[in-house]
Amino acid sequence: MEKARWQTHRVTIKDIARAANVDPSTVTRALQGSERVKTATREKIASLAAEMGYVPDMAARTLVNRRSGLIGVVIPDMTNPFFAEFGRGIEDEAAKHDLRILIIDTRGVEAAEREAVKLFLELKVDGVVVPMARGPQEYYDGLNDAIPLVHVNREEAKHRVNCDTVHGSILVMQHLLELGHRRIGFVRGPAPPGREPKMFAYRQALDEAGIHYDPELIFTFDGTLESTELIAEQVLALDERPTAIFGHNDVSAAGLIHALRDHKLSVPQDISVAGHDDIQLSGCIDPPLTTVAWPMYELGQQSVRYLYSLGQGKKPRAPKVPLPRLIVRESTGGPKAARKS
Amino acid sequence: MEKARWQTHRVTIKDIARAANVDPSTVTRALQGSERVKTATREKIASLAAEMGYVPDMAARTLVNRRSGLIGVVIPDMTNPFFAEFGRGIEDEAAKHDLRILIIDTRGVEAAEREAVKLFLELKVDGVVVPMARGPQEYYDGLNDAIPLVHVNREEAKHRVNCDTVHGSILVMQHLLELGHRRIGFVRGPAPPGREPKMFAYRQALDEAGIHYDPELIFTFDGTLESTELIAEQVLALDERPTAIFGHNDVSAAGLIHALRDHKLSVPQDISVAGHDDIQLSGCIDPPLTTVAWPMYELGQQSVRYLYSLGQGKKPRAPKVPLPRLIVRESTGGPKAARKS
DNA sequence: TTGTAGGCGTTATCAA
DNA sequence: TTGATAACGCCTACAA
Repeated sequence: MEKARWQTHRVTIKDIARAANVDPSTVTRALQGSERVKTATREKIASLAAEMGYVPDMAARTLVNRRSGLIGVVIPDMTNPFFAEFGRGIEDEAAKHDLRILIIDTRGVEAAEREAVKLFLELKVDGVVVPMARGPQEYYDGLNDAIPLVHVNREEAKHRVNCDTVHGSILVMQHLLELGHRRIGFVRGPAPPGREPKMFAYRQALDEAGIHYDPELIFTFDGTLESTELIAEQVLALDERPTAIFGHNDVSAAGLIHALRDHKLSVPQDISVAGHDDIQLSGCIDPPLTTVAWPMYELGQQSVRYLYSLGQGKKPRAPKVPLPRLIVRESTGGPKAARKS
Repeated sequence: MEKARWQTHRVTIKDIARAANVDPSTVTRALQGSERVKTATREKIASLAAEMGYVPDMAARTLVNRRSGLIGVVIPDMTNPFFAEFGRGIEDEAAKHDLRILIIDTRGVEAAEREAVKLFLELKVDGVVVPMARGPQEYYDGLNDAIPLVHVNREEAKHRVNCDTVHGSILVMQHLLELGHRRIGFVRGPAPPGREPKMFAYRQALDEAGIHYDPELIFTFDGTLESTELIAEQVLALDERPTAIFGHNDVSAAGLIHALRDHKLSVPQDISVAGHDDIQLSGCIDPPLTTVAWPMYELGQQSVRYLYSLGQGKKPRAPKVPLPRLIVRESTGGPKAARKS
């Protein structure tokens, strides 16, 4: 078996300096495009660097510059399509400031979230974005300005870019209430207890409509489709079934619809189901999903913009981002009883 | 506006050394858990480090160690659910070797792919995984062993972990042919020309079945759902429509099914649609999608394992991974004509 | 316009 | 068991 070999000695500015017959510091300046280098020298060095396959050593640079030019993004579940536009917003804004993006996926594991932040800290990134953080706020407070860190959607965070979750959820609830539903179920997601704005909105909407809160109508989605089947069974087992369900997100809603169908309930005829997130496939499932769309692109943009200001030593106020929008499609309709009457 | 401040001076081993009244080198040893440090000293230093909030400086470490303990993953589209299990496989295997994972999402942009590899190079990562690379092989060959780099699914790559794409696609085609389809459409994805194993399989299967290849039946998915609507229109406009379509992936298949329905064609009664990838929602859309599942977890695992061997100076052979599996659900059925007869 | 020198934080080696 | 030292690759004064 042939032995593979990695380049033992990477080309450094010293090598280039030797080849160009100048001092390493001149190479540095030349590579930075400094005016204080004779054009001829600069060009010579540039072509030499390219020829020799010079790759700057970020470690060395970061060490001396005390910054890396990197932004770390801690994503709870990168495959959640919800984050697609968010990523684009981050990238686009980062590009404007010559920052590069690194992503760590925590799969929703709280310990992994801390590990991620820790790694970014060690990497001396210029800033960290943590959307939908799972970890306790105390942990982040404990970081104590060790690094510019902005949360996305965390009311209690010092530095944050927020979208009005409650508003979006209220829109869904109002929609369902206006359709005539009185018995509405709610699917909780894997959020830290005490931090459930959707749940808060759910209860508030019920309150305002004068509807009694019934714990029987609260279900839990754990991120897997299996759990939506469980939810369907729980719904079926109820003496008095809900006529509508507000799902934690579109994946859970899609799973639930599918599971309900397996049990011969049709959506929205027998039961309405609304989701949250407006993922790419929301409009493709059958029936197309009523849901809430967030301005994810803007959230991404604003996060980096905020981070950048922080890095500049400013302390910007929490920026305003557009409100969530209700997207009414076909998975919601009037309740059976209401239609009958 | 209050001025935000970042810690000017991070705690270093020198600070700890001073506090513990020892030499920095002793701190290093202690922190490494070396046996060559008195237990008392070690413990004292450990608690001091924790107390003082010491965060190691990766830049300095990487500089002297000449390695970072990082693995870079270049993902073409992180929100493609296709990569969910892949990521898990990578993580799990990386954890075994004490490697940490960094992800860059290229959004399918070839230039971004190179930038990503470049950044990882600069970061001195221990290895790079590039699944479904878009860039030309010459680029990667040009890297010339600058770093351990393994491709996922790229036949022509020197270091690769492959899943038999052709096999999987043949399974779909055989399935459709066995159902009696003779006029089968194919949806191309955004792959570099000349590197289209699915297309290859499509044509080969047709050949073997003695069916003439008709360029009219080739459509193109560009990653957006809009393009699936276009495809539907193109299908509709055909004099002789296909009775089945093999879609590039599940997203395109789901979009296509939805679009066909908007045009009053039902699936699979009027036209069968098969996908590829078996994403989380494949079973939830209506009708549940016939598709191909890849052993993504294993692919992720094997990539890192391969990378690790490379790093050890070995040159492992391309590892064997399980074959793709055909998942028959309800989006495919016999052709209308066949059923009539 | 270019060179010299010192240091960024950490570690490995050698000496004590 | 611990300390001193040099080095990793790069950059920024400052000097020439």
